[in-house]
Amino acid sequence: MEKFFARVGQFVQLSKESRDAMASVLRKMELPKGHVLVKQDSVCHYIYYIEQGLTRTFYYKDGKDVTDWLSAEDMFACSIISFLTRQLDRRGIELLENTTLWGLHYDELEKLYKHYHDIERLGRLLVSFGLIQLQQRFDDLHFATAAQRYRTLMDTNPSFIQRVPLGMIASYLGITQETLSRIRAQH
Amino acid sequence: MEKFFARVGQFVQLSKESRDAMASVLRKMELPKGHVLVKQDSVCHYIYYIEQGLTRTFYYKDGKDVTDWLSAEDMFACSIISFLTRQLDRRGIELLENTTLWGLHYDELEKLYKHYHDIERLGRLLVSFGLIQLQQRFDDLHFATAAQRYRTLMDTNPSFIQRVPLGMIASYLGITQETLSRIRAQH
DNA sequence: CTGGTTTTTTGACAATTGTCAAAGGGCTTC
DNA sequence: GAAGCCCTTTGACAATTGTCAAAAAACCAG
Repeated sequence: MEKFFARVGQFVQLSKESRDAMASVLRKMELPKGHVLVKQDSVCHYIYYIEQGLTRTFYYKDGKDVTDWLSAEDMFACSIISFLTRQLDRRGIELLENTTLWGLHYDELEKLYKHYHDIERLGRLLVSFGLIQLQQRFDDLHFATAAQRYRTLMDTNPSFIQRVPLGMIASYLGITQETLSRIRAQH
Repeated sequence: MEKFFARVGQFVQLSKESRDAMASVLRKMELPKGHVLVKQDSVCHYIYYIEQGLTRTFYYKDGKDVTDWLSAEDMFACSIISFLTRQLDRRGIELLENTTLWGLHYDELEKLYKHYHDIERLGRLLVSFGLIQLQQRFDDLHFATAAQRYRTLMDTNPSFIQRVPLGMIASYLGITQETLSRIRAQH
């Protein structure tokens, strides 16, 4: 739990009360590789902080598996649209490794938001951080070539390349597995 | 200003005090087509609500003009990464039509966040809304063909097609002007 | 160590999109 | 109404990436 609060402390210095209130509703989970954290076409009720391990957010587009997002140690995982809108979403989340994470339920988080201004602030900053990350990834996809996108990934998250199967990396980058294999072959 | 608060009211019902405090720092601007709202490679200090008109957020990638975002009536415009991180960003914002907008300065907004819990909540919900929109656009770009993306735009923002030059629509969709012209020729 | 499964690479070819160049169209201004 | 400008379309060709199929390599379990 210290790791969680260390991460959160990078956004806001929470008061003792807020921190305790949040600690009381955090749920630790230790789950095996392959476990389905969020089912596809369902509502995502938790936001997860990953202490150790690796998660993959994915969906099917025209029958093909698409990797939407990857989250490892000290990152957050969540089916964002579903969590925020409380609606079904095609995105599911599965574990690519045995994973230790902390879950925070939507309803509990809403209560915290109402009672504690500093937690509402934390929420705003977390969403802002997510928006910045997505915007950067969007820019990459918008007008960079496949090879450039692969390079960006090597620079920002080199460990993914070791830990995630090639086909999943490829769809994360918006290309096919064959194209990625060829990019790698050319160094 | 009523329009602004009507829009904001869709996210949070602000208290009278919060509303008044916000109203006192909102700045109305009426600017001509072609005006540069935010310079490229600068820090964006304002978030803008558009009462009437049309703005374009853009940058240059390898010497080519890329349209990042378009905002019309009742939407918000802002160079998001710059506004949130307080750092320079290559994105600039220009007006594609004579435009009436309301600007809220970053420093004033920060003060409002600190003093009023409900405005902090509004900020969280606005950023969440932005994140959802960007995620949907990202999904579209991720594995939809150029023709599908054009269709999505026709469904979500048909007026853009009338009001924005083809080349800007094309780069917004992540394709060249020629490709878009050919997609249109095939109906 | 071995057989079987999964993952990655390679090949041949097709489809999509980009590039460069030129030609039309429409609008404004003098 | 002619000249000039901006926006859009079209053509020919090149580059990039996708598709389908099969081979090679890596990984795992018994």
